[in-house]
Amino acid sequence: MDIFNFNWGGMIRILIFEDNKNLRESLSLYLAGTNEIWVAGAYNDPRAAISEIKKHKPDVVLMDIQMPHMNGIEATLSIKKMFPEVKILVQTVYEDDERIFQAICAGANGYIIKSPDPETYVQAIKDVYTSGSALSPLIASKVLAMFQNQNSNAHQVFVALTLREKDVLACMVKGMSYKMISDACDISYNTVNSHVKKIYEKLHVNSASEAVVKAMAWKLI
Amino acid sequence: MDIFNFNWGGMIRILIFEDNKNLRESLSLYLAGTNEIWVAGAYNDPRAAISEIKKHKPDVVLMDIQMPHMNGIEATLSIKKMFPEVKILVQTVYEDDERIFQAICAGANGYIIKSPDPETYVQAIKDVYTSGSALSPLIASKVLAMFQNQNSNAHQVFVALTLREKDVLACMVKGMSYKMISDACDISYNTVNSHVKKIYEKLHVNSASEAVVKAMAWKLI
DNA sequence: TTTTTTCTCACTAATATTAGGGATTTTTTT
DNA sequence: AAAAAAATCCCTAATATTAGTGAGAAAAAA
Repeated sequence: MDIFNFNWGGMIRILIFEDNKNLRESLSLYLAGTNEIWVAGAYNDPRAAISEIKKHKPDVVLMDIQMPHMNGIEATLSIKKMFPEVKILVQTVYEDDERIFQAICAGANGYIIKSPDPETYVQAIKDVYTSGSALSPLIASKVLAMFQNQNSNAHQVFVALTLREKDVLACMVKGMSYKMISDACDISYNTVNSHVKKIYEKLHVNSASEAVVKAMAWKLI
Repeated sequence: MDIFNFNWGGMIRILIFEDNKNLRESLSLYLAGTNEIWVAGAYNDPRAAISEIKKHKPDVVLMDIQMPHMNGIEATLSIKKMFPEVKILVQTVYEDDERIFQAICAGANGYIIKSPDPETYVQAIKDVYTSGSALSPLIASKVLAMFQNQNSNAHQVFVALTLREKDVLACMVKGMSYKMISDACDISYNTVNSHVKKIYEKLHVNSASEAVVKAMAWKLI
């Protein structure tokens, strides 16, 4: 019998993906010390996720977002495609709106801010296992905001475009060229260029068509 | 000095609206016993909400959904209209999607399932006060689900684009460059250019962004 | 089986965009 | 009052796109 993989009783089986060695190990240790959670494995590279999940059949996967080689969002996406029943609890230090949104869309069942208190993790893992979901209050706040901005202009919450940038983006959505935008907004061609650069940066794109697609899909304008 | 309305220190001021006498009183008693929460009032009829809020200036309102005369959702809506800064924590025994959705759209900052454990309320009130939001795990689950399947249904309009042109247009809508399209469609860069020219001709446009906008608006892809 | 589209590709040249640097003046926040 | 953010502008250089012209196969329609 493989005592490392034997689940002693009705514990919640989890896998941890976290590149920070210190955090990974101390977290594993702490969680393994509880009698509700069974740490089936802890890894630093999410590229191994699929095979490890196949092997260990976890109930919950604790996934860091920022990792080398493959980020936690891509990992979440591919895990959910293969094993939709596995609950994924995403954790991060940042409250980066863009990433929260992406993680949720990738199918994450929970999203928590990294906390120095390991009990936070215990609670979140239990929540996500029993209720299928767990959001830390700050994240819940952002998710609710999307609904409350009724028109389902969800992403607006996540992308902080300035007024001018919105003007310019609106022009782009009309298919206008830099020259036309500069006329329409009464600013110089160079300024249009500056705003466009900022917009691309914020939307994480690098061409007008991509920006337009996002602007429309996300109802940013 | 009105000792009933004096806020002794930096406590969270709350008002309770709950028609069940038993629950209302025991909850008030319990919460009043904490040193973080100040129960400024507890009422059975939300029609008095506006005037009571004006009088007591609470930080958080704990609102039951099922009440006689006026339901908690309507109450939430009117409170939020008058006092948008007041956090509203909705509670109910039911978990039906419709009501959760309505409450959230009405502007509720938190939504919790009634629990026999009064500590749940303490935690939720603190969360909603400090983080602006609180969702119990089951609710979080439903909220995320609603968000995750926001798929729109399209109706197509016929336009005389050939198959290949549609392929190329589809790539453009994904924000791909000529080079990427040529790879994706396995045709040369020059051929991409040819198709693009045809597409522009047919759509009466002369830039990628315009084409993308039309493609999306007309749902050509 | 013609005829007509479609799909494919090439070359060129004019424009337009993207991206990298700054830099200054307002506004807003702290 | 100082710091941060927003809006404005400029220059350059590398790429990318647009547009014109032309043309050979494959597929579909007549």
